[in-house]
Amino acid sequence: MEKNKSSEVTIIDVAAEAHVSYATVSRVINSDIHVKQETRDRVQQTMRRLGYVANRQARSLAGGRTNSIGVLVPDLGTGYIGEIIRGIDAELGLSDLDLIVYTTHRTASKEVNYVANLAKGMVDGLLLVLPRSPADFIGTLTQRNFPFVLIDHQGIGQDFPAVVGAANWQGGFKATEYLIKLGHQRIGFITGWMDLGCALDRLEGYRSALRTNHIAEEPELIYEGTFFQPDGFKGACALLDLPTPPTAIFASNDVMAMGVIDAVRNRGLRVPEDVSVIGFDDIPQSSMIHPALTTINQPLEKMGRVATQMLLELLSQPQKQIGRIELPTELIVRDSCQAPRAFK
Amino acid sequence: MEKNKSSEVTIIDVAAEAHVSYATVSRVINSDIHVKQETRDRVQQTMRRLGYVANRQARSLAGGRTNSIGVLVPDLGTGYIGEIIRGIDAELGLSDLDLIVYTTHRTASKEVNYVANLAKGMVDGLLLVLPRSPADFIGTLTQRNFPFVLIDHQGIGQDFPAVVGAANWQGGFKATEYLIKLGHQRIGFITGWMDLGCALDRLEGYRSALRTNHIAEEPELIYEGTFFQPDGFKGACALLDLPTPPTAIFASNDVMAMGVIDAVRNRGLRVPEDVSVIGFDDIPQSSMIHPALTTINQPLEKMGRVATQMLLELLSQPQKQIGRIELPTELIVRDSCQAPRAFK
DNA sequence: TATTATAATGTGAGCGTTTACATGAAATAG
DNA sequence: CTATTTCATGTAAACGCTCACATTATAATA
Repeated sequence: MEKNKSSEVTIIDVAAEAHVSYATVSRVINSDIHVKQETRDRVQQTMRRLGYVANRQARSLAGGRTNSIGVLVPDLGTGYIGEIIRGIDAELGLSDLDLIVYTTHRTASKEVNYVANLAKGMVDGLLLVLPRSPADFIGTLTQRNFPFVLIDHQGIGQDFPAVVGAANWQGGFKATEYLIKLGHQRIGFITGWMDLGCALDRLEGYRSALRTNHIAEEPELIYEGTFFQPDGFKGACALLDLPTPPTAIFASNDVMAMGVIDAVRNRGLRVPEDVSVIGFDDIPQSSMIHPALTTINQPLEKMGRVATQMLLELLSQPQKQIGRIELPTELIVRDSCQAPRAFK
Repeated sequence: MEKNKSSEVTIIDVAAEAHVSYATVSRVINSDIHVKQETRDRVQQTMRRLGYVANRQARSLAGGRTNSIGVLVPDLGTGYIGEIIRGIDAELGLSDLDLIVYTTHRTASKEVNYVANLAKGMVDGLLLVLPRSPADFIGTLTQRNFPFVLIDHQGIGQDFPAVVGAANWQGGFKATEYLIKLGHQRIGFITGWMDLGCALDRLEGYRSALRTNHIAEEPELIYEGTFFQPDGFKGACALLDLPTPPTAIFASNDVMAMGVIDAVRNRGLRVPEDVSVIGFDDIPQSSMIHPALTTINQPLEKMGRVATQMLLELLSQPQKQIGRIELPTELIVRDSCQAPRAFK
């Protein structure tokens, strides 16, 4: 008897070869306790010999686990997401779960459907990196009691089971205070997308630092952006056009800071001699540009790791309440800031 | 009768509600021709009303299509991959296939297993972005007659059913010729990972351009790198240490070019006044750094698109032979090159 | 109107697993 | 040495769907 089919090795083939029932093979696969060591060995050997690979579909259909978790991200262009995923990967490497990445930016409308599908058995748990408040399907997820954790997302005033974020307020404060310590008094601020908690928090950090140091907040120094590079450029232009332009500019993220640097140069000014620039995120490129960008490090990779740990916990103890975890942010001093002219 | 289960709507629920057999519902889902328009409408309406979502697992188990394709990438940190995926996404938006991204860098050893799994029914087709020659599972894929296309991969001397790449030789030639036209005679070259066809091709393009312009090739001007930034730095240092250093340096990719720029500055020299630098890829950041990098544009996004189109064709006509498609590369002149000192 | 081709729908089997339950063998107790 | 418990394994029924085939309703032809 030849196998003439496209010859996938199934649990049954293994069973036959190992002279046991397929249930026993299944038990071995799921490391069930009730299998004699001898049998277990024989089956495992057979599996190896035959090159058996479990069929995920069948597995999950039959009600078992899928052995994989999903990450849903808006897109993959920015180093930001890449870092987070690196962390997730690293942490997952220790368990034997597989990772599946889904992008959602393609069709925002599909998002809900996507998530429904995922929760329907493609993955055992979900890691969500979603900028906008995704209230629609979060509801679905919660209803189904499906394990998920939110990364870097602070839906304002909402109550999520598990979320890991960074200390944005603290970061905003540190950055601003650093500039103040250098001697800057007029500090421009370019916000992120104000729908987002993190953007808000960074702004609040900036404000607090000013207050703490008895510097009056001036609305004209705050430019509303959306986290994209062009906003950095435009914002810096607007700020530099002011009758009394700022001597330093704090951009809510690194890519906007790069836009700022462009704008400063475009005006024939230099960074940091004429204008100091500080960013937020510490994406890989920020150390590569010239001048190397002083910024606030958000532990992206670590956020990925921690989120994964949280999900793993959630997976083993579904009822566990985890809550919010905030990772510290850190000032990274490089070359894009110095004391203001007048101050030297 | 209440549904007290976790109440997933199945094909059977829909069938009951719409007063047809479940086979008919299945037909509607798969847009089979043999369904009366009236019935089809009724069923579709019922599906919508009940919020039916097909179960992928079951579908693929039963031997049908999964309605999704997979992309297997080494990692996601570099903008390079992001661009390609953006293209895939865009093209897929037109069809209604879903996209699933898998990273493989986590455990190279798992790669084979992964692919086996995928081919086993998780997706209908595979897009592979894999730097190293993935001979092991390519074999498996071919054997199973599983539809896949390789992106930016030229396995040396191998014969793959479908691959889309960029005109690397042409790009190498163009870049080198541009430098020569500017007046450079001593042009340093930093290679990519020489296991890769694309790296080889770029080098060959460089050589040909020299030959065409009657410039002798000097082995000391060629530094072997691996596509990572530090190699750009080290390579440039080595080249600049030469008794007669080059007046221009051509790095096999943009991130190494950034390393080169660093190294040049580190020596107290300036780009492009003292040393011209040219890259390859045209990743988004290359226009953002200072000086903006002159480079060769690899149409990454388009490669993603084209690859997807190829896969879609393969999916509808499994027997179709497609072969290799090479997208043109283009010289992007920015600010990092100028005529050499002596030449002015 | 009877006969045949054709379109529309239903039936049943099976995809590769897991899992509750049934069975049988070995081990302990009475 | 039989009765009872424990351990190891087998059996059968799902899981939600697709697909080949059987059946029935409808239209076309003689």
